[in-house]
Amino acid sequence: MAASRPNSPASTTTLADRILADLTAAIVEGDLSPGEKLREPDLARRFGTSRGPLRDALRRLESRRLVVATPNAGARVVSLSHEQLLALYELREALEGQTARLAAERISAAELGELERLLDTHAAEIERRHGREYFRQQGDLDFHFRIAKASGNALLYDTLCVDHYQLMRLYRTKFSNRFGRPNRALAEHRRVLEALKDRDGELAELLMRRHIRAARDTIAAEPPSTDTT
Amino acid sequence: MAASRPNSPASTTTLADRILADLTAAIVEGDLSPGEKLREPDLARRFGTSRGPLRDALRRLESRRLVVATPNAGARVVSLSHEQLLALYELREALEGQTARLAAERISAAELGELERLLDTHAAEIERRHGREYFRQQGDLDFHFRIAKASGNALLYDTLCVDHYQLMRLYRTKFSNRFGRPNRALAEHRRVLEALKDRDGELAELLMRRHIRAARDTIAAEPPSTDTT
DNA sequence: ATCTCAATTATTGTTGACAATATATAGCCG
DNA sequence: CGGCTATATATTGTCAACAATAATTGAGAT
Repeated sequence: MAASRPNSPASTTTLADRILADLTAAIVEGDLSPGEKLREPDLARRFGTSRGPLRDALRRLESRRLVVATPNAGARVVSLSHEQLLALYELREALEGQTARLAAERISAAELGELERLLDTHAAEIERRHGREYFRQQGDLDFHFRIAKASGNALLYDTLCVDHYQLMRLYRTKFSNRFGRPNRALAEHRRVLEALKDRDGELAELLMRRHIRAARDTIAAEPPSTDTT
Repeated sequence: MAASRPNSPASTTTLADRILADLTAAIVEGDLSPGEKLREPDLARRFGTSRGPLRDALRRLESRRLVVATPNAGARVVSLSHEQLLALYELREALEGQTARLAAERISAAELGELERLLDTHAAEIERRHGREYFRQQGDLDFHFRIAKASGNALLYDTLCVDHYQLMRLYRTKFSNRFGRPNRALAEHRRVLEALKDRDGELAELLMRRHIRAARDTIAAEPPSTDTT
């Protein structure tokens, strides 16, 4: 149940792998807009391959929920409705609450130290605002993912950080960074870390769930924007 | 984010769909054993198709975690280690806790009635033991899945009942039905249902999590059996 | 006899052509 | 002029052959 093989030496990369990475980047970076039709011949030409590996990549994107496909009708870039986005946060709340609870029992001293340093970095980043928000977001997810790793549950980690990672990235750009949020989020992170240090799984879960629900609430308050579903 | 299209009239079924269903059945029913190598030419011949749709089906099975594949080395039927099986229950605990919590807020009166009747059926089934255990298990999952449906969160439902359904079925056969478990499990179900009726999300989550943790504990107490990972 | 290495075999990755289905266009009828 | 049907086009589904990689077998040396 390995997420990816970062350390296997002869990690032979297949064509479908490369297309998967490129297509994912194209979607998350907005090069392909939500709802856009994904025509196989076009994409195959674009990536310089045949349709075989491309279809393979599309299937994997489908399982990561970045693409929705209907038989004989083709694939489209995902376009979450307001409700679906809120549902994503409800899923995160469940998964990340559990990772926090388990991490409190299993995290190592070294990992705790790394988390501490990470949050210090974030604090500095917020201080001198010019630091592009992009990095802050990336770092924010880092915090969440390291806790998932520290949960010692590879299945939870994969479900969260592999299957739903890019989808979260895609729909995060627009919402986070509301005015007070960055600093409040940092404070919430700090409290989660304290609970982890205290080995208090119950509290860590509670705080993590509140943290994610807070993010959800800011979205729930948003105007539903133009909804393509 | 539809799981499957049960009611679309012209639901054109592709070849890969059929293979996916057949292969899934073969794995879950033990026709293909855990860890067994899945050779594409063999399987293609077996299902009377070419390798194209077969590879497609294999990719989807991979995303449902029933198959593990490594590039250039082929695919095998999943074989969960003792730890991985426990991890699966930790995932369920998180997901189903959340479905119970949300269902308490959103379930309809009609759905509550159906759940009640379902549990009565289970009670009768346990009473006259000759009822094959198979049906009991199926029914047990039914209870959990109806709650997932009633949570009103399609993403949670899919993650639980589509992505991990067959994997749970596969590794359930061997463990549940320990001596007192069926009756205890039924009692636990009843208490969850009571919480749902009371619209007490907090309690429903707590009870559901305990229920799943109880199942996990019986497994944790098992001998790790012969572990192929 | 055992280990190493090379050649062979088998299996997966990739490609382009063909078939089946869905979408778009144009003509017809009301 | 609007809606519907039939044709035409484009796109997805399927197939069989080819290329590249991994697994296996056998020979040779120590």
